[in-house]
Amino acid sequence: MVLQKRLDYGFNGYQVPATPRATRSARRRGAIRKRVDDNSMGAFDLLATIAGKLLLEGESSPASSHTSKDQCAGTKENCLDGDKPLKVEPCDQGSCDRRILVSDHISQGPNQSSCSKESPVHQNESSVMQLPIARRGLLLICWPAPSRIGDRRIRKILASKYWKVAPKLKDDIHSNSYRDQKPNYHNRKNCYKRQRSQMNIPFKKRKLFDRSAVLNIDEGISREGFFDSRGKGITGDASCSKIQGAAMKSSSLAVQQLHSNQGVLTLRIKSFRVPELFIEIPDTATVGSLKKTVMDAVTAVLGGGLCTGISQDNQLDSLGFTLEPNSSQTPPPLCSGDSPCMLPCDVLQPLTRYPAGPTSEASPEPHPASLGNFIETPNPRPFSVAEVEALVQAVEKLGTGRWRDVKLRAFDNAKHRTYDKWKTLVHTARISPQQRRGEPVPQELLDRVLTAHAYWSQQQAKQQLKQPRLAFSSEIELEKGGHMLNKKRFIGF
DNA sequence: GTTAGGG
DNA sequence: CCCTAAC
Repeated sequence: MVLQKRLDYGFNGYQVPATPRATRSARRRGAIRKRVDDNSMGAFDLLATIAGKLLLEGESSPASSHTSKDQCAGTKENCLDGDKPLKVEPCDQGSCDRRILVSDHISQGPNQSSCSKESPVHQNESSVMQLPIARRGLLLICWPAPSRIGDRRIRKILASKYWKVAPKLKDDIHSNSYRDQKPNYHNRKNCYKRQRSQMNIPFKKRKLFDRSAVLNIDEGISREGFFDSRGKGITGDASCSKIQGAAMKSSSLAVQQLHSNQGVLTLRIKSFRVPELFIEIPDTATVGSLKKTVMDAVTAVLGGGLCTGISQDNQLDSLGFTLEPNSSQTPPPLCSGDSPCMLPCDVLQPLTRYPAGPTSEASPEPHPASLGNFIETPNPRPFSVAEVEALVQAVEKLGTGRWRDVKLRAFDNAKHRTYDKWKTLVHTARISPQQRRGEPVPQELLDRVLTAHAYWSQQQAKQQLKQPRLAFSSEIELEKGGHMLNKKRFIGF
């Protein structure tokens, strides 16, 4: 079993234009040297570019061409060097492009393993390679001083309605039209898909402040930075070499926490069969530490037994994580634990398999990755098996009393989805197979529908008996048990 | 405003 | 899908 999912956001088409006002403002501060246009790259392209560069370098340079120690057995993807720092520095040479400074410990000696966790004894000039940015460049993200980012300010930024589309797609970018865009899920999704299919340019939410910008992309992923026309770092200040981004749900408390951690790049990994992960990468991170961070997060989620590799798939602009079970270990089942049918109905057990990891406190609710995968499917057929699967999983996890969350989780165009879908599904599951029409739904799914429906109905009834005033608040008990994150933790700040 | 159920 | 009750 191979689990692979790219860091979808930011790679492969996310481009980051700046608002005209923000660009002008940054220019005045000398932060922007080149005009921001639609060729800019997203924050996540940074790592992708670095990864691609590292990989290219590894391929072209015999001294750097090596096999990672912790490369996944059985995978053909290239693994990045473990000790190569992801540090990005501006290039001081006048005419050259921005460069990625990569400490190449391997070049110090052929016997040193790239994935060794040991730091080089001596790190001198020769241990640093300057990799020119040939094709797509990279972005450099600057941050204001920590003291200048306050919760209040962040809150204000996140509450702003500065939605815009890329200039090429929207001629009225200089107008205030983007302010009128509703940042709702449906809008964002549709626009994202449309633009991605046409121009590879998604919806962005952006507001600049100080020397940084907050981009709210898609489902509330926020990144900060300036970008020039080729995605290269555009800040001349070397002190801006710190990389930081933030990934979180909109209106999430995690936003504050993530933003308050200066000097880290926080990534949200949309994974397949793996819940969303929040990866914090300090500006001194190495590829190895990145891999380890991902590995730790995934291990915490899946219970271990996985090997993480970073793959490139022969693309400069993509960085993927490949997860495989260790040969000596059998990976835990990925699906069975999700189903409430596995649970005794009188014992409330965690419906989420995702234990509170070190990053979970700063994370929104764990996300069934298969649903996230489904969300990416363009124009899913109404009520297809895949959709039913997503719906069932969402209900199993959240319960029938939280339809709003369920549909947001399960459906792409969630705005227009109603409770009727689940209702019809329950009805379909109850009637005989001969009476069913339309696309056949696997009996296994229908069984899960009935089980989940029965389970959550029972839970709901229990709650109503226990606490009549707290009807429909089944999540309260769940939260008491620490099994499920209460949405209220993340909203309303 | 959301959920759930009936029609 | 619409309507309505309950929350």
